Amino acid sequence: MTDATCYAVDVPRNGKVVRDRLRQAALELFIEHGFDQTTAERIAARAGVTERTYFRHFADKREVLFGAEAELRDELTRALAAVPAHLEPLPALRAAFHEVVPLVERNRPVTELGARVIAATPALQERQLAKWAALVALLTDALTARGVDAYAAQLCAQVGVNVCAIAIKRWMDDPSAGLDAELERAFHELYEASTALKVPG
Amino acid sequence: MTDATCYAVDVPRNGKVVRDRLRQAALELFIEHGFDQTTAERIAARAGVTERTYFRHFADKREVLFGAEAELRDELTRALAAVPAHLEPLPALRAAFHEVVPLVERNRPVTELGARVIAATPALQERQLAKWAALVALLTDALTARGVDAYAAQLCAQVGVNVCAIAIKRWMDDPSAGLDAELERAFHELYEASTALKVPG
DNA sequence: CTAAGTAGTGACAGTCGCTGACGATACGCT
DNA sequence: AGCGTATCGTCAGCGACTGTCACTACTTAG
Repeated sequence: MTDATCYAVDVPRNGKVVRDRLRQAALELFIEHGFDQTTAERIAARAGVTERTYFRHFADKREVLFGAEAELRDELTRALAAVPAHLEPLPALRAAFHEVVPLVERNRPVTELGARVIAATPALQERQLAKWAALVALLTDALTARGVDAYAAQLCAQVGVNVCAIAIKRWMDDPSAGLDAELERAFHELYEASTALKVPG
Repeated sequence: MTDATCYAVDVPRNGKVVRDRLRQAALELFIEHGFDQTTAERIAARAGVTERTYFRHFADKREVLFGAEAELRDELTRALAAVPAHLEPLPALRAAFHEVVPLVERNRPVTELGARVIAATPALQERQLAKWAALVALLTDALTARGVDAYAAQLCAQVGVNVCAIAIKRWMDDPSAGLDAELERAFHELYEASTALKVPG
């Protein structure tokens, strides 16, 4: 025996649709009331599902804000694989980053809202750092596969991602110059700053 | 009316002592059963206090593993302030890192155990990334105070900390070469990799 | 078109991280 | 000895997250 409200008939039982509804609901509530003041139950309610379903679609409360990362990850690996093999690691990464600029710029409207929530929530900043770190691990493997020494690959992936992260941050604060220009600027700054290391103490 | 066990008489009511006992208890239990399988209540019990006291001393369950960071932070800012003002940002950071090497090497016995737990726990890795990020913010301010352009300061602090982190990671895996050598090696690799950026696009 | 398999969901109970409030105890100072 | 402050125990409670089971919708084979 079940209630009439137990199993709604008008909510399409489709995983992807529910995920998108949850993402939308979470973003709205986070912007409206803040991350900490928003319970998972409320998000689920706005999306028309129960809290239990929320945690079936997202590993935890934070994960709902990091959906675009997967797409960018795939695109970036593809772009790096397409880069001419003779390029050095850092130039190769620079080229790969430039390849995914359109994707990032296209997602800006959504990303911008999420970035605002993240900037106001330490717990979410931690998760974002973890996402960047995962990207570093991925690019480290990709560079190693290109024949780069394992040690250099890790360092270049780390530094490259950080340069990219800084470029994106600047572009988020002021998009007028464009992400391509911010990337070039950041890589150029890296080069300039590194030349000062020439004379080894 | 209270139990005889309510307020123990043999446990000294001293903040610092209790903190150290909690740190020790947590480290032991984390190594023995893993982070996720260890409740805050069990840690507190082993330290002879209640769960509530645990959260009075540490903001959350993870924080108990990151006690040495504060000391390193202070030492590092002091070291950077002592670096000759004419040095470029990256060389200045390199010099400052070398200054705190003894402190890091001295803490290795404790750090090593903690690192093993962190390496096995994603949630703790996130926190560690946050600690590094906090260090980046600190060094960014310090570099800015030295007269470095705000944009370059952020990039150099970010890159410098990452180079340092990689050096420490390598030194953790194999301490035979020494942390000083690993630092030199990492900075040299950064220089080498960055020279490939010379010809822009 | 029925039957079986699969994916998605609701409901319920429970653990654990974490917090607020209040009273009780130990410690340092006078 | 008396007093103020720091620290602790106890209790109640919220919210994140999980395991389990029953139920429903969609798909595929026969």
